[in-house]
Amino acid sequence: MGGAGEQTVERCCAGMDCNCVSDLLLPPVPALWTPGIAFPDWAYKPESSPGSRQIQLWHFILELLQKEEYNSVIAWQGDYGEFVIKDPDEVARQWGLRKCKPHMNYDKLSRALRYYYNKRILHKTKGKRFTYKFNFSKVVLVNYPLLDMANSPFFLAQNHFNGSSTAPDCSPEVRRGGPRDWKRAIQSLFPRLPDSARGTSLFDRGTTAPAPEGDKLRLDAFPFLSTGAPCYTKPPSLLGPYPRNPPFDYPWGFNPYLPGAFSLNNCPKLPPGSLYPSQFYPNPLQSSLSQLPHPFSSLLPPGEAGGGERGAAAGQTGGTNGTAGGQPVRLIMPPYPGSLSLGRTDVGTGASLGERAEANPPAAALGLGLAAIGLGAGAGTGRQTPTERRGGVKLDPESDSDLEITDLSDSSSENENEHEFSIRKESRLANRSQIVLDGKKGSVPPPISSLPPTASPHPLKRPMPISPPPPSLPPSLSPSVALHDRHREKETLKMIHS
DNA sequence: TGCGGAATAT
DNA sequence: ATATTCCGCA
Repeated sequence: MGGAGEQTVERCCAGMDCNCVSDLLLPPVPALWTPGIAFPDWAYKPESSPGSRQIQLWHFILELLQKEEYNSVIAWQGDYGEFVIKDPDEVARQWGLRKCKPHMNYDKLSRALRYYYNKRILHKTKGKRFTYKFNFSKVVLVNYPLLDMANSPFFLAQNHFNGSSTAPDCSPEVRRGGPRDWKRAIQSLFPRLPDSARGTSLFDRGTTAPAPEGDKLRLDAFPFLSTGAPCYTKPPSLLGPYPRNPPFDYPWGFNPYLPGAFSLNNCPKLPPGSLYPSQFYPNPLQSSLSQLPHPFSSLLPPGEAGGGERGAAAGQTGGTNGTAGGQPVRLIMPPYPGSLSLGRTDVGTGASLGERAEANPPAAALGLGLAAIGLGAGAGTGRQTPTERRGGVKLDPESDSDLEITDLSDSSSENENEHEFSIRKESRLANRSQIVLDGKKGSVPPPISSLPPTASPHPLKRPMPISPPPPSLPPSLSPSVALHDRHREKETLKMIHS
């Protein structure tokens, strides 16, 4: 081990519980961070899943990525979702701090990252040192299978996200709030919804189900969830047509370059006029939601319905709203990439080709790109450099999320290779994806058919039709999406109200 | 550098 | 389950 580890000892892990001092010393919320910025409770695995309660590495990576002050350590670079670990030792060190593993080093950390390959959370950008790429489309609920909305509070954000912890995972406090709060959270998320919708309509409460999971979110209230609308977040200008082969990126649902995704600074490639709506959210959840295919917008109050003004693109700056406190989340429905013309460049190029098949799955199918855990806070912490901070405390918003990847598309990959992967290890994931249709559960993930054929970029097919608003997203289009959205929103609202 | 198996830890 | 550790291989 590298030198990285030793210093961490100073504040980490002293014992069973790791007395990482950081939590003691640091204010609960970094000053600059929008209060409450942290991953929502739903991002944490239920207690039932013991092993997964701690922050996951990919989540941690996203955290760093969204912090400006870590730009010299790790940053988005290159392709969509692609990031470069500029200072492996530091990243490892930070990870070690978080996990209270003083002896963490890049070798070990990278091993963990490699495990993500199969899970398709990440893949390596071949040919580029320390460069990996997120497959955000999968970084969606696995724990809370998106489709299994019943249990997926994935959008349950709490405006007050746990007070965001900056504390290391090992800190007990981090664990506050659990899935059990999700219902409450969701309600807080959509304060303006009629109670009927929020409190009741949105949930099909199992009469008996006490468990958090007992309250099922009505899927029908969130059409998009079922529509599988693709959520390509990549700015159109960056997107390229689906290259037949790999060199294309995933149509991820998450667009790091998207302004609300992470702090702007981290989104070097975001074209100024991106089509995306300008809603940005200071808090991760919001960001996350913003990435969701709009359905959520249905839940928003009319004036704010995401679809709203898509035109506004630019705006962002995260944070603008300071919302953290409780403002409603706005949702954005990203346009279908397919309609866009892209012209991505680098991407694949060589690198991609070389990648393992898994790498390109168009996975995208999943419409939710939830991953955006952006905080708009980059600025926050003051620009201490990580290194400078080394000894100091690091302020990370806590966020252990347990999001896992659910890839509907998995099934759909165009690559045969993916199958391999799927078969090999994903069966378990498959289980997780379930669609609850009005009470019925589909097991899912029917293959979203696969990938976007070259010609039709739009992979999105929903695995299963969902009830209410007939999702008819044409596989190709985007412009229409907005209309569809609205339509759906209306429909949704009706449903909710009814 | 990067990969992935195996054993082990939480 | 998700790493963490080691380690041999390329």
